[in-house]
Amino acid sequence: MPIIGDLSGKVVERLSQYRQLLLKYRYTSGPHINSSDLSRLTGATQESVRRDLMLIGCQSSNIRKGYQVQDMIDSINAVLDPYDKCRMALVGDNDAFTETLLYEYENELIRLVAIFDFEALGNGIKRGDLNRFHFGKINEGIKNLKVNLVILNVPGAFTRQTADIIVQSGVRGIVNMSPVKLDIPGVYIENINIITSIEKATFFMKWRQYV
Amino acid sequence: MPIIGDLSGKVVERLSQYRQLLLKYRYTSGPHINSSDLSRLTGATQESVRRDLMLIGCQSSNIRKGYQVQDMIDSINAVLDPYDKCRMALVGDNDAFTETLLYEYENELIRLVAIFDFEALGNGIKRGDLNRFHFGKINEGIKNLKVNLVILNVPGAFTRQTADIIVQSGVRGIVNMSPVKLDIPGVYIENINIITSIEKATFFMKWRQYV
DNA sequence: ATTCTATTGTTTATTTATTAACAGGTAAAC
DNA sequence: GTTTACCTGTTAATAAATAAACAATAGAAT
Repeated sequence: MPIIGDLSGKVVERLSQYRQLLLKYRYTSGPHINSSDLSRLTGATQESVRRDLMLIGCQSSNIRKGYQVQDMIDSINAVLDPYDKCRMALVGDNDAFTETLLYEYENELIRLVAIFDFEALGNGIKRGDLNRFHFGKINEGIKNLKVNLVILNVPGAFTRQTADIIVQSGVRGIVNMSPVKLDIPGVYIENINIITSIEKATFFMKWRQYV
Repeated sequence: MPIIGDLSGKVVERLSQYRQLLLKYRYTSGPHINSSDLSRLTGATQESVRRDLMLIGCQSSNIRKGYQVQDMIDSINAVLDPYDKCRMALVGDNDAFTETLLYEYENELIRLVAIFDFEALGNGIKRGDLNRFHFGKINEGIKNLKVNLVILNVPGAFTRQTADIIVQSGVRGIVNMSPVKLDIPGVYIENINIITSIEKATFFMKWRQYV
């Protein structure tokens, strides 16, 4: 069995997607699912599904029925959420993501605990478990709530300086949604560039239509 | 020179990122930029930068100064925006993206023309060039405004049915921000899964910290 | 004018990821 | 009990992406 830390980014992405799907279908589908169905539902190939599950040591396969759904979820959990809980904050509000993270995301080991934005006035307006702070309280809020992952969603002009504050407060993981690439030594940064995605979509859409 | 339609997704992504950077730095930096600087600023390797520019036939290189910035932008424009304008809509609001697309995005060939969400009451409340409609008007609005690209940003439970309406209205390109994978024949779909990005970030962040 | 440095264009090698292929074996059907 | 069909695990082949390396040369320095 490979060392888990050696898993590539692609494998981790697929594992995350398998799990999202399995969690959604857990109660409506049967107790088993085969690599062919999982392939169709996630977009990965059958071979990738089987290889990924082998890699993480998912043992419950039944050569005729496929894999046991709950065991597969447990196996992925063991890889993706191996240590303590992850406490997450949104910096720069984004209603759509907030809804997703609060109401659709079933992973209890990764929890949204704070939102920092321009509009919040006080020092921590609560809504359930979720604290809402003004931008000025980022440092304080991150430290007090022990935030270790941030989803950064501010205008490009503020990206770098905001990221610096966040990192100074102790965060070591950032999902950067703004179209300014971040690269900070010692911090894992996942850059999501919406502009790139738009331009990619227009490019390939056009080639499909015209060629 | 290769056929432009053969460019891989990765190359297109990098071209988009080079251009974003060049547009930002156009006025503050000098008239030339070399592959080393562009590499550092975008995260691609020097070799990738040079190979990509060769691929698209960027001719203005100067063996001592680097590439001419404006010529590089023109070359990328010719590849990424080869045909008519692209008219874009947001389905499901997302303030952060709206701001980015309206005020930070310099590409005049891709224009945000409509927002569809739950809160809009009328049949097209304008804000500058931008029309805002209620969800119920998706079909009508897309057709009237000749929208051909949509950024889809609705709760997972509505993703598929909303996408179907959008496609029925004639759209052939979707940037899907919801965590439910879309796959519609004849439609180019760029799936951006925020949950996957979060889980990937937590995974690699943890491995950096603990191993 | 000459030397030297920096940068490109291109080749080659390496790594990574995807795709194909198939032997083996288990559960189901009869 | 025997046969059959199907699904996994694994290996091999292909393709794609990344990284390394370097000759050629334009322009700067002197």
